[in-house]
Amino acid sequence: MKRIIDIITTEVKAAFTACGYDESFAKVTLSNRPDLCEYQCNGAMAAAKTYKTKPIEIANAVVAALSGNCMFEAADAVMPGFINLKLGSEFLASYINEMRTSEKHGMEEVQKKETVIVDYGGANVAKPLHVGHLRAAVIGEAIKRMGRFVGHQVIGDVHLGDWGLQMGLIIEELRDRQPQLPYFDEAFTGEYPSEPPFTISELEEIYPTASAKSKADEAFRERAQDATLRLQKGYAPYRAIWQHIMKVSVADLKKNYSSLQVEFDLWKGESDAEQYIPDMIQGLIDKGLAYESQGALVVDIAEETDSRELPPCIIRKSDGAALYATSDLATIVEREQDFHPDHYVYVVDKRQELHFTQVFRTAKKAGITAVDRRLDFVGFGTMNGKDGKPFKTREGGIMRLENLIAEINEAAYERIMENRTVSEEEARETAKLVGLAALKYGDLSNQATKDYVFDIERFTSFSGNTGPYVLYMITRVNSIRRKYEALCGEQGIAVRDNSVVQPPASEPEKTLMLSLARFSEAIQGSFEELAPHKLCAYIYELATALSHFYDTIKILAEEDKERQAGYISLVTLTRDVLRTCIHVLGFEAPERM
RNA sequence: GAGUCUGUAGCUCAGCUGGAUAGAGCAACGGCCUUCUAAGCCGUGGGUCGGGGGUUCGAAUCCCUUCAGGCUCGCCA
Repeated sequence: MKRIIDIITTEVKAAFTACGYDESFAKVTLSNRPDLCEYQCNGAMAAAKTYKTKPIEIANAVVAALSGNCMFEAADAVMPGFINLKLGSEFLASYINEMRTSEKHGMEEVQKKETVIVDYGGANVAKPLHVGHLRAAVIGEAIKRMGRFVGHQVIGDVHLGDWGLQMGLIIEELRDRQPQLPYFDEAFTGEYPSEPPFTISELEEIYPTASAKSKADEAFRERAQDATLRLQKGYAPYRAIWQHIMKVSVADLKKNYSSLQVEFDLWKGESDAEQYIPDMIQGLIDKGLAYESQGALVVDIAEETDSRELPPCIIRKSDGAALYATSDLATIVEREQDFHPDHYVYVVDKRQELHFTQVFRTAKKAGITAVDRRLDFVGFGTMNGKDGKPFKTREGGIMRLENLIAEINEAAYERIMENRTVSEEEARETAKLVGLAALKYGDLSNQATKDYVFDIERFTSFSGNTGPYVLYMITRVNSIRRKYEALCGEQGIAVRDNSVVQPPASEPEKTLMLSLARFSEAIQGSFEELAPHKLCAYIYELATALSHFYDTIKILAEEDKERQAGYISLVTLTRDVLRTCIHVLGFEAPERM
């Protein structure tokens, strides 16, 4: 179904045209003065210059043309030339009823379905997820789900860091610890064991140890570099170790991401792009784009409009090795081949913006992607502690993601227990949902590009603009519905939860309906701008409108059964829209809390 | 040094493609539970939109300048 703003705009355009003014001035926006109106059009003031007429005269003429239109309860022209609109109750109720009976609450699918790759995650194999990975996962997952809900084909790729020096470090450290393993026996010809020679926790300990050793021990570092090179060349024993590392590590990563309700369609990594590198580099050379500079192979990406000269993109180090940009470019080659994406979205720390500018420009210059391909960099800021500095554990170390989740779940659990007496088991289960909502909403409600303060106490609070508050509103509707069903049972009347919503008879009702009616716009706008915080703002507005309605109108005490059933439909729709929204952001509500 | 982002209420943040009286939440204070979860709702106080210029009917929003802070600036990812 059409978006409500478009329906209104169509009417206002017709009025402008009827008065002899161009319809391009008939831009309708949500009112910024809710005390005066619900929607407004400022086009009369913009048109005044073109037509050399006083704005108020234009506004008066348009308002006159709108009079009698039953879509509006009121259309007023106000000095100096505002056109203030209030929607008719019947029209609004019919819009809400259409939403109730439509798929996806009436959101129209995009006309042009695009293939979108969302690259988020950026986890490294053999290293635990830490808070630095949180934002990518949370924001990326929300963008992926928004895109899907809007109607696109969206592919989420974790893009693992699985091919660097870290692999050589692990192999050499393993050799030092367990030299008897067949992988290190040059003469070994049998089949390598199917069981990995380490567990995930051993692996997570091996890597930092090896990393530290490589900094102090030059010989060890050289061995690791050599091992990395042999692995990349396909040396079978190392390849076998690498397989073990991947298997153990990916299983653990999946577990951790899954506890965040983050799911990837692709578990590709740098290693998968490896095979595309030689041809890609040769292509850059053949096109005359890549040249040697200070021993490295680089591509110029500077453009005349740049406010400063940007450094070239280095695609091969002077020692011949590939690096970050090489791998990212090769990944684009792979993705073009596999998916022909219309749109790429990279959700990465904002400090990497220059790198992605270089990669994007190189990709376009080299024809790896079309020149007009949409390549978006969604750079996110740092998660800070309450002191305004990057978030650390109390001891000052890097916080593991699973510890952070455990901590926030514990905080949610305590909140639940201080207010309600539910079973231990139920409180624990609920706390997981509440904790995740607190964590994700706390992150998503901030603008992605900005740094933000991570404050467990504030995020887990049930009041204010928080995840738990939104969940609470949802559970209150569940509660009403349970009580309503019980009431119908007592009174021996049929439960009606799919009745027609009546035209609003009070201000809280109308406010709630107006909020509901903006659902499509909210979710589409949020995806188009790749801005999940806008969807959060909408959710909070809708939840607040629901709360106000809840407080004012006592549904179960309503005598008029027709109206009562309409109320049930209205709050049920609100609950469902809220549930859809939070699902799209990547978390869920409990049945009760 | 160059580039870039940020600076809005005591705190955490919206608003920034120019529109009417700059909004929320938290904290503070004051109301509202014989009625659907008060984990809520309503109200009050609180702001030189970092400073200074400019553009125009109108600027938190656009331009210039300046101050403060963050980040980035060719072989790490």
